[in-house]
Amino acid sequence: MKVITRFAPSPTGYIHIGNVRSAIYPYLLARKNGGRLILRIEDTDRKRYVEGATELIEDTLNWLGLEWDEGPIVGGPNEPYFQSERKDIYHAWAKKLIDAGRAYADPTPPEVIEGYREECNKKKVPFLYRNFRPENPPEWEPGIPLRFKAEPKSYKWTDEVMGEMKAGPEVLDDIILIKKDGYPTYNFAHIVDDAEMSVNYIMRGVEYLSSTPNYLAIYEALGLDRPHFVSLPHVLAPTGNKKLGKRDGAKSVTEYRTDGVLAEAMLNYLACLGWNDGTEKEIYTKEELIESFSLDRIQNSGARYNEVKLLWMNGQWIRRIFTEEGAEALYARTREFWPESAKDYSDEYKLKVLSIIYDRLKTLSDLKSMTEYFFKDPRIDVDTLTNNKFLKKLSESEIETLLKKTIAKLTDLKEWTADSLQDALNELLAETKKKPAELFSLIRLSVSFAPFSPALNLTLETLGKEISLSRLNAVARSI
RNA sequence: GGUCUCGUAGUAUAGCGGUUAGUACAUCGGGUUUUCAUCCCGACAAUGCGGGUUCGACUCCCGCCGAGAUCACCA
Repeated sequence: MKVITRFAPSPTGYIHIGNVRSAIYPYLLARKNGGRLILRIEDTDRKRYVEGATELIEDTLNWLGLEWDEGPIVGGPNEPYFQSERKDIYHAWAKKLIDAGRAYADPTPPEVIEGYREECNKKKVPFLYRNFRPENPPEWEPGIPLRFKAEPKSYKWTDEVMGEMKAGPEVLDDIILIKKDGYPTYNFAHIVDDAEMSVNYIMRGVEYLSSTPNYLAIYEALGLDRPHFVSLPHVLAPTGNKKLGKRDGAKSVTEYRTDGVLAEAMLNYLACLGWNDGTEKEIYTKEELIESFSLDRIQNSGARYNEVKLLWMNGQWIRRIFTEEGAEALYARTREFWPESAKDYSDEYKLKVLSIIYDRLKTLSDLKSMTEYFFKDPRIDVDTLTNNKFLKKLSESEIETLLKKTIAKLTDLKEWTADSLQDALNELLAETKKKPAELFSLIRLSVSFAPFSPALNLTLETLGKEISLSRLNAVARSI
C-alpha cells in the first residue's frame, strides 16, 4: 500500500520550531516509502486567519527542503487544497450522515449549552452533550450547527507511536460537524479531506489522541476505512513542562534563518528531537534522515527544545559544508550576513576571510561581529593593549620597541604568504626572546583590536602587507 | 474532577532479564607556539518511589507519586 500522508497547518501565524516537526515527520515517512505528501491548508476558522500565513508556511517548507507532492502552488488531483474552498464537499458528506440518521441540526443557543455544562460541573458529573439532545431537531439548513449523533460504545485502535489504545463510551459525544457559519470544524473537515485525498497515515500532535475515539465513530458512520494514526509527542519549552508555543517566545523558523542557522542543521536537529535510529549517529543529511527514518523509533514522551544544541549542530554543519562541499558552497550562503563595511570588497577577499574564520562560526550571523576588522581599520585603544593579560607586564617602551622590530621585520619580508609570515614571526620570537603569548598577542591586537581572531599568520596574510603595516605603524605612533 | 498518555544524568537519548548503565550537548579540567573557536584527551553526572514475578530487574506486573494532554460552533 502506498503511503499517503499530509501536513495540514492552519494559517494562523508563523511556523515555530514547536510545530514544524509535524511537517518533517510526514515528509520523511512519505519519502522513505516512496509515498506522497500532501500540503493542505486548514483555514476554516476565519477569526484566526492571518493574512500571508500560507505564504509563510510554504516559504518555511521550501527553505527546509520539504517539498510536497500535492497542495498549493504545485496543484494535484484533489484540488482545491484550501479547506475554505471545499465547503460543498463537506456539506455533501454531512448530508450522508443526516440521511443515515447520524447527524442532526442543533438550534440550541450557546448560552443554554453553557448552562448544561455548568449544571454538570456542579453535580460533578461529566458533561456529555448527547444527554441534552434537543427533542425535535429541525431540518438542517445553513445557519444552524450540525452535530454528530454519537452512539455510546467502546473503541480500540492502534497508534503507531503510542501503541494499543482503547476508550470507553464515556468519551463519545455529539461533536459539532458544521459550524453556524457553514464552515466545518476541524473534527469533521479533516476526516472528509483525508478520505477524499486517500490519506492513509495521519500524523499530528498527541493532543488529538483523546479525540480519536470520536473520529473513529465518524469513520464508522461514514463507512470509511481507518487510516493509520501517528501521534507525535510535543516539543517542550526550555523551562517548565508545557509544550513549546508562541507565548514562550518560540521563535519562528524564519527567524532562525535570518539569524544564520542553516536549513540542514534545523532539519537535522528537529528530526532528532524525539526520534533516533538507535545508532550513535548525530549528524544526518536529509537523505540520511529519509533512509533511516521509521515510525517505531519516534519517542513517545515530550522532548525539551534546547537551543544550545541546535547551535552546536549548526556549527557542525557549517564546518561540514566547508570541508565537504567547499569554501564556495559555504560562501554562497553567507551573502546577507557580512558586516556593512564589507559591501565594497570583492568576493575573492570575502571568501578568503571566510575560509580562515569559518570554524569559529556558530551561526552565519556571527560573521558580522567577527570579521569587522578585515574590512575597516579598528579604533585604536591603547588600554586594550596595556590591560591585556599577557601584555600588562610590559612597559610602554617595551611595547613600542617590539612593535618597531615587528614593523622592520615585516617591511623587509619579500613574500607575503602564510608560510613566510610564520617563519618571520618565529624569527622575531627568537630575536626578541619573547614568549608567543606576548609577541603574538601584541601583533594580533594591534591589527585587529578584536577579542579573538584566526591564527596570526593567516590574519596578516589575509589583511595584506600594506594594511598590516599601516595598522602596526598607527599603533606604534599612539603609544 | 472524568478519560488518556508519559517517567534513564541539567538536556536529548541508547538499552529491550545478567552491561563497569553507552553516546551527544552543557558543565569542569588538560593538550594543540597568542586570543577565540575547531580538534583531541579526561572528569562530573541518571534508571521517580514502593511492592511483587525471577537465581537475577532500568527492562515484566501492580500500586503510589510526579508531569503532560483532553473534556470548544480552535485547530
